[in-house]
Amino acid sequence: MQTALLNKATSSTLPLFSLEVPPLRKPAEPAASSVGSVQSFAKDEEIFAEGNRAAFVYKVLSGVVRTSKLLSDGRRQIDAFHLAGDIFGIEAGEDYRFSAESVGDCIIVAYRRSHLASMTGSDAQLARDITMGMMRSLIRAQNHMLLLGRKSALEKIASFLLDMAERTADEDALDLPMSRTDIADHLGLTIETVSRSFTQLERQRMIALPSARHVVLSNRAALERLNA
Amino acid sequence: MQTALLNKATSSTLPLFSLEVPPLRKPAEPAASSVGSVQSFAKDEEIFAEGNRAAFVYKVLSGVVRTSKLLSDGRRQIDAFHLAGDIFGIEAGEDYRFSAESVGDCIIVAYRRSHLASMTGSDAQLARDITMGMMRSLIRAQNHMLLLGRKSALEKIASFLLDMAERTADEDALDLPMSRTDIADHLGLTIETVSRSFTQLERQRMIALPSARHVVLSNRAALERLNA
DNA sequence: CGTTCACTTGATGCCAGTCAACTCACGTGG
DNA sequence: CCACGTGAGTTGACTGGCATCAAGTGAACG
Repeated sequence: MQTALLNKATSSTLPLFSLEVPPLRKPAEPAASSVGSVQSFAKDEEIFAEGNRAAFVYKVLSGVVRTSKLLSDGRRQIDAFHLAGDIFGIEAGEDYRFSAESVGDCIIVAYRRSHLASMTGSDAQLARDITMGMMRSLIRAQNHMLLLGRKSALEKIASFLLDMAERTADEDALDLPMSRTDIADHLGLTIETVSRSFTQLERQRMIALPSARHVVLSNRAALERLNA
Repeated sequence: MQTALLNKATSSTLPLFSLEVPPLRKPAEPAASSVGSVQSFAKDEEIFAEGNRAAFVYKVLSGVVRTSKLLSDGRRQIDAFHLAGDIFGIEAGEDYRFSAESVGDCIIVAYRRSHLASMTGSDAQLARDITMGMMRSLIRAQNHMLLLGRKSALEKIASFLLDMAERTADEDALDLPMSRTDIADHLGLTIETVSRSFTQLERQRMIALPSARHVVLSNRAALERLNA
């Protein structure tokens, strides 16, 4: 892991409880406010672990981060994948309630949480960004609970692909940065079922799989029908 | 549904990003700041529907509220049950992304969201309460995703009972305010599986069921072992 | 005293998990 | 350059947990 410093970068301006959620993707501009520590991680490095003291709030600059929880018998649930621009590591208590790891190489900014407690004036912008980040996390969590609790394997994969496509530049083709294992743990499935579902969608001409990690959405309408 | 007005009530004081989450249960003191509209609902009344304009943020004064989402084929997922003191209906966008109904008779306060946009000074307290409410929702959502994605039926019921017990006055006996259907939709199960799991826990002497809605946790250690 | 609704219990089936073998891409060293 | 090892992904056979379908129980209420 490498570290650097980042000062006084910019951010879009959002009212605290604005009615409109901004575009929210693509603008992966550096950071929000004064003094964030920029760090880079290689594949599968730990950013923080469940139970660690939650001293920082993070923002992804590039790459992908997964946050996950473990059951004592090793079963894992990935809460979310965080792409460029996403904020993660927001905690109410003093410890992290999940762990975070890089999925591939990635660069992130860390904001010391103690700085947030006394924010006013220009720094308030960061607080607003973080509030928005929290709201987005909550929205994603609520949608994800519906997926986990009530969708079939095929529906889960379809939702996941549509979601990932929406969050990346190209709407109809995407490179999955994460492994089948990560996808399985995100969707509450096993890697075998993930694999079988991909194959099935391919056979039904809804997607094409030029390689395992490259997906083309060849029939978006059909996928959206699966999505509910 | 009945409505009344509530002015200038009090609330506990919390720093915006304090390290400590306060007791958070039991103190179901009226409300937070100036002008909330107090409303009462009978069993199974709609408080708001998915897609409604999100004009208010709500706080439960007494009773229980469920928030849920529907798939087009009718499958339902209950995001959460909200007990006295809980805040619900926080939205980033302009519409509610889930619907809310009373589980039994209940009383709630509604805060007009437009008032929150321009809050300063004394009103800032309400914003902090709402931020805390959002953080708690997020924590609950993250825990619930692990439950939905990775726990067995028996583990789900055990977790649910321990969670409900923790949130109510008596730690070892509880009256469930919601139906088996509601529990099933919360845990991603069917009512039959919920019922069978209750019976199985009873046969294994972990709980006693003097009646369907009254549960005694007779072997809390065993339940916690199931919880992971 | 019968109807109703919530809940329980039983029989059966299916979707996804488990266990296991196989393919393929990639990297490493002889 | 090729043999070999390794790890990710795929596929197949089988199993099992939970859903589905269906019937039964019991408390509340008119």
